[in-house]
Amino acid sequence: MTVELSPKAAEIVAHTRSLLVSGGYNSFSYADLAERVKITKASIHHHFPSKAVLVQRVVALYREEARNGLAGMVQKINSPVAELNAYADYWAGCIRSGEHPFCICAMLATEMPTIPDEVAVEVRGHFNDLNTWLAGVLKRGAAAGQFHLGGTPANSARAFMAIVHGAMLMARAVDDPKAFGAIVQPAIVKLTQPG
Amino acid sequence: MTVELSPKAAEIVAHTRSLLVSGGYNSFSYADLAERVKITKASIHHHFPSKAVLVQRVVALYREEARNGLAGMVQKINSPVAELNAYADYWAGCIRSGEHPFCICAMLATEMPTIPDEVAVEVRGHFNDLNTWLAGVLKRGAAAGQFHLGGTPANSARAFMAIVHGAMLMARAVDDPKAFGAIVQPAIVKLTQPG
DNA sequence: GCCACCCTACCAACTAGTAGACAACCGGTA
DNA sequence: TACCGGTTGTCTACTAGTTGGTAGGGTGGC
Repeated sequence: MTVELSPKAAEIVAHTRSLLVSGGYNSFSYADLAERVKITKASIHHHFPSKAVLVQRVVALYREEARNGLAGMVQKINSPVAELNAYADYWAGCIRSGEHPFCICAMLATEMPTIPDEVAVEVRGHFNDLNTWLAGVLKRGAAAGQFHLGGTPANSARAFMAIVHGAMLMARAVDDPKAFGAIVQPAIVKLTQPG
Repeated sequence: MTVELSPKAAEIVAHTRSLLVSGGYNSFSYADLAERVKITKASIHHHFPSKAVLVQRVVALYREEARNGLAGMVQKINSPVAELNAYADYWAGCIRSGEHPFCICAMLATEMPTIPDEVAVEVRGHFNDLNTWLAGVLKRGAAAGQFHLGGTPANSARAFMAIVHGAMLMARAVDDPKAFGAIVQPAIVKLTQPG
């Protein structure tokens, strides 16, 4: 399915990802990347012909990882409430550790009007993937009596995504990792209560 | 209180604001600005010595406008639920019209690790202002029996801010202005229901 | 021999920012 | 009325450094 990355290419991708987390598409250059990977700019161009292609590849790999991670989670846990909690805990951990405290697709979505088309397509794709996954979890949960949704699973999934991304933003804005859990945890509890 | 802006300076500020809305701090240059205002780069430097100062001023003015707008709203409406709805409707209108479909402080908050300190301070200030205002509205509403909050007014205010910003992001990511209202409206309704 | 990988050297365009001259307008003064 | 200095706003011309990207040649391993 996926074309394997050479070790150096993987290193470039990893650094691109963390630069995207910290400031989005327009915040970093090939020179920043070169310095981190300890390689020249020209060598990066050898692996990825342009910045747009590089970021598109990074997001595509991110999406694949996310899809696999989420699917694996469902398989391992198999309880909608627990799955939703595991998803929230995953991000809470990322934010607490400070390593990857933001979703790169959320970063890129804010910049949407200014990023290359090929990247924008990939970002929209991720939002779709996540929406589909969440809607599935909520639907199963509702059928099992664990959740009491106000509207369709798809709409509830959108609302939940908004809370998660808004909570990420809040944690970053007020520089307090605990803010994320303080917002998302009650939101999950509310989904389990009859309304 | 505030130093008045000359007409040209005001024009520069307005264009900066819309450039910030579309892609954040790192997405535009003095050259972009110059082209829009139909003036040379040097003339912009005459009005604002540096990009950091310019954006800091823009955000400071934005904050002032927001504070005045929110305070005026409370005075005119004087009903917590209606105030919250008016706030949501304000943004729904901005997003629907497409003129300023994003809060510049939310944009800048995502870029937090990469923006100048003086700007970051102002952004954090706005989040504080908004949190304080929302907490006030929610507190009055709870006292009047209009709202039933899960936790403290300050925490509920944070959660509501997260939903609003997350909904903005969602509307931009899926390119659907209706997504904003579809997420925020039910959230307000939920605040009015006993839980 | 070829392929993955790296390099130096270069490019045109763009970045934020500076120096300094010029013009239009202002209220005040002779 | 006529000149004055100051303020405000504009310009051309320039800087040093950065941007994404290219050309082309070298090196090491299979």
